[in-house]
Amino acid sequence: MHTLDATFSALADSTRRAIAARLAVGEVTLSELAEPFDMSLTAVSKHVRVLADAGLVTVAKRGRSRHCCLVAAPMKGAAEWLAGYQIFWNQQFDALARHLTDQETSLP
Amino acid sequence: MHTLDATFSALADSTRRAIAARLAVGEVTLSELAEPFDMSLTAVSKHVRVLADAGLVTVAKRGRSRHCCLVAAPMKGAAEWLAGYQIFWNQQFDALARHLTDQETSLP
DNA sequence: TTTTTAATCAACCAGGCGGTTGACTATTTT
DNA sequence: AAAATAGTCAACCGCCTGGTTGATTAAAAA
Repeated sequence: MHTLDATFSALADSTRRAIAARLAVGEVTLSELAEPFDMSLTAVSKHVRVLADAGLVTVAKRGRSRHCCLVAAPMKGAAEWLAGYQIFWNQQFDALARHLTDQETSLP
Repeated sequence: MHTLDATFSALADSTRRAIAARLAVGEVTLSELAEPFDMSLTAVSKHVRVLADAGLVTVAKRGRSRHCCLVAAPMKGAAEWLAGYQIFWNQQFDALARHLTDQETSLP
């Protein structure tokens, strides 16, 4: 399944990445989660739903509040896809470094 | 600048990831790039523009054709962001493994 | 029991996205 | 000079997204 689509697009929003960061500290309730953001609870709830649909968080109903947990597993797939290109960014960085070094060497 | 938004959202589309994969093999012209896809050249051109805006490809006009190159550098940022969560997915995997092992151990 | 509190639901809005088509520009080939 | 090739541009389409409000449900506290 192309869950990479869901993972990448869920992480393509800074609010959602901030939510992930907050959840990395520990389980948090939805309103606690929403508190630092300058938007309605509904909006945050929607963001959490997007993350949940992508499998990045679980939401547990406990009493009248929802407790959210980070599930990092899907990130592994994204990280592995990216890792396939690590060679390229290193190599391109090296090429740039070499280029700069050559320029430096050829100074008068 | 939060270019992570651009990187993640550019990579959140399977067509665009396929384009990246194709470019990883080497520089390719736009029409060569478009050929394997079941969509118009215009559509592919738009995808390339999204990648270019995210800094993931460069497009060089040469004669009447556009030659596209992969620039992997921005992926590094995304990979590094994800790497911050590696601990979590390992730890959560370990927790699952432990749980399964415990179950197994407690079989009659 | 009444009132807070936590959260969802439904409707709405503006704007972006992925795709198409048709007309146009620029370069190369014949 | 004429024709083919490589691409862009602009307009359009349906749908998704990020956000808002107001009403509603469910649980906890008074």
